[in-house]
Amino acid sequence: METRCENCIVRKFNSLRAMNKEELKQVSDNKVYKKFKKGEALFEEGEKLNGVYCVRNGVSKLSKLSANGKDQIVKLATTGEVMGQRAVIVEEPTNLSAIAVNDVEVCFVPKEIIVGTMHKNPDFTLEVLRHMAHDLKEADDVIVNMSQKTVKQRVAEAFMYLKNNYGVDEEGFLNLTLSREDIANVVGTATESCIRIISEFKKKELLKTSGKRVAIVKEKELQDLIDGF
Amino acid sequence: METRCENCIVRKFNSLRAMNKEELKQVSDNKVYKKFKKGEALFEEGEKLNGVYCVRNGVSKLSKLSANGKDQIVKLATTGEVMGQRAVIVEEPTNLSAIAVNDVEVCFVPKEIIVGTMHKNPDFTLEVLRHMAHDLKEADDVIVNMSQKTVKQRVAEAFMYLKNNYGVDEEGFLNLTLSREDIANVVGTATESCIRIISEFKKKELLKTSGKRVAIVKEKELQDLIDGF
DNA sequence: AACAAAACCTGACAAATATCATGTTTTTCC
DNA sequence: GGAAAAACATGATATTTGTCAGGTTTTGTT
Repeated sequence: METRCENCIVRKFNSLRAMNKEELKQVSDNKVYKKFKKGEALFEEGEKLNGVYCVRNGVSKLSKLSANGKDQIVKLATTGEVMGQRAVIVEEPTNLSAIAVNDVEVCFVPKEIIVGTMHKNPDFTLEVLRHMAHDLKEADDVIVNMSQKTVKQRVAEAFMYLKNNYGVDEEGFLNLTLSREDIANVVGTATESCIRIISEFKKKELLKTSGKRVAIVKEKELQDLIDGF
Repeated sequence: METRCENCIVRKFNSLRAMNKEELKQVSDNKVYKKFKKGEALFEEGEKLNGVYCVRNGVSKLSKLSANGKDQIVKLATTGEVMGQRAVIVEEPTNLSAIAVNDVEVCFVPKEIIVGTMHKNPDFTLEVLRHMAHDLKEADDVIVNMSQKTVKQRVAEAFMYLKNNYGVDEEGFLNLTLSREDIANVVGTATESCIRIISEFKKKELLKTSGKRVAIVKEKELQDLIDGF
C-alpha cells in the first residue's frame, strides 16, 4: 500500500493536486488511514467533522434523512473524491451522512491542514472552488430531473449513470451493484415502485438481472426513454 | 446613485467584502451599471459569461429549461447576491438563465478582474468558496424536498420562503409577488396544480389573496403542514 | 445444511398529480 | 376606456405513484 500522498495516484483526481510538495508532506504526515466495511457509516448527518475524507477505494453514499423517515441519496462518492469539504469550509455540522456502499478505504486529513493550506495557497483554494462549482452544477441538474422527469425516467437514468461512471463486467453487469432500496433512494421514490419499474424494464428487455445484479441490454432504447421519446 | 464599490452597501453581503481597497478600486473602475426591466433576460442558459452580475436592486429568477419545455426555477437572486460566479470559475457556458422578476439593477464586473483577484487574494477566493458551499447545501436541501415532500408542502414552503426572505407590506401581503406559473416552476409542478392548492389554502384560510398578491394568514398551521403534521 | 433475516417481488387499491377543456378575471397597451 | 392578451380559476378525467399486505427468493450465520 502506497502510504505517501506525494506518490498517491488518487490525489491526481481531486483538489489535492494543487498542493505543493511541502503541503503534501504535511498532509502525508498527519493523515490517518481508515477502513470501513460495507454498510458502516463514515460520518452521520449533524456530526461535526474534524477533517476531510479522501477516498482511496470503494464507494460511499451521501444521504440526508427526510422528515418522513426516508433517506435521500444526494451523491455517490468514489475513489479520488474528497468528502466533508463543504462542512469543513463553512465550519458547520455536516448536512449529509456517508455510508459505505461496499468496503471503503479512506485517508482522513485533519481540517487544520486543509484550512491552513487554503489561507496560504490560492491555487489550492481555487481548485477546491472548481470542484465545488462542479458539484453545484450537478446538484442543479438533479433538481431539474427530480421535478421534471418521471420516476421511470429517473430510474433509467440511474442505471445509465452507474454504467457510465463505474462500468460493466465481462458479462455486461454493472460493476457497482446497489440494492433496490438504494436505487429508490437515489431516484427519490418508493422501493416498491422502483422494483416494479425494474420488472417492467426486464419485460421490455431493456435490462436483465441476475440476483441484484443488473445489466443494460438495450442502451439506446433506455436513453430514448430518458430523453422522453 | 452611489457609484464607487468602496462605498457600496450591497458589497457587504457578498464575497466582494473580502477584497482590499486596491482590488475594489479596480472593480469600481471596470464595472458597468446595467438595468433590466421585469421579464427581461440578464443572460440565458448556454451563454458564455464574460463576467459576474452583482445585484444592486431587484430580484431575478435563475432557471433551467427541461426537456419537456418547462422552466425549473432553481434559485432566486436578490440584492447583494452575485450571479454567474459558477460559470466564470469553471470557464463553462452558464447552466442557468437569469430573468428579471421585477426591475433589476446590477453591476457587471468583467471576469478578468474576478479571476485575477482569486489568484492573488486567498481570502477573497475563500469567501467565494464559502458562498458556493452555502449554495450547495441549499441545493441539497432542495433535492430532498423535491423528492420527499408533497406538492402541497412545497407550495406552502415557497410562501414561507418568500415571507422570510422578502417580508410583507403593511397589509401583510408578500413583498415579492410571483405569478402562479413562477411559483409552480419553483415548486416543480403544473401551474393548474399550483393554483388549485392556493385555492385550497384560501378556503382553509391559511392564505388570503388580492389579485396575484398573497398573504399568509395562519403561519403556524402552514408551517405544521410543511413539517407533516 | 438449516434457519433467520433481509431483500426482492407482485397484486389490489388509494391518493396525488397531470392534463385537457373551458370559462372568468386581471393586466396591458393602444 | 375598451379590446386583446395574459393570468387565474375550476371541473372532469387520466395517469402516475404510493401504500399496504402478502408472498418468494436470496443472503448470511451458526
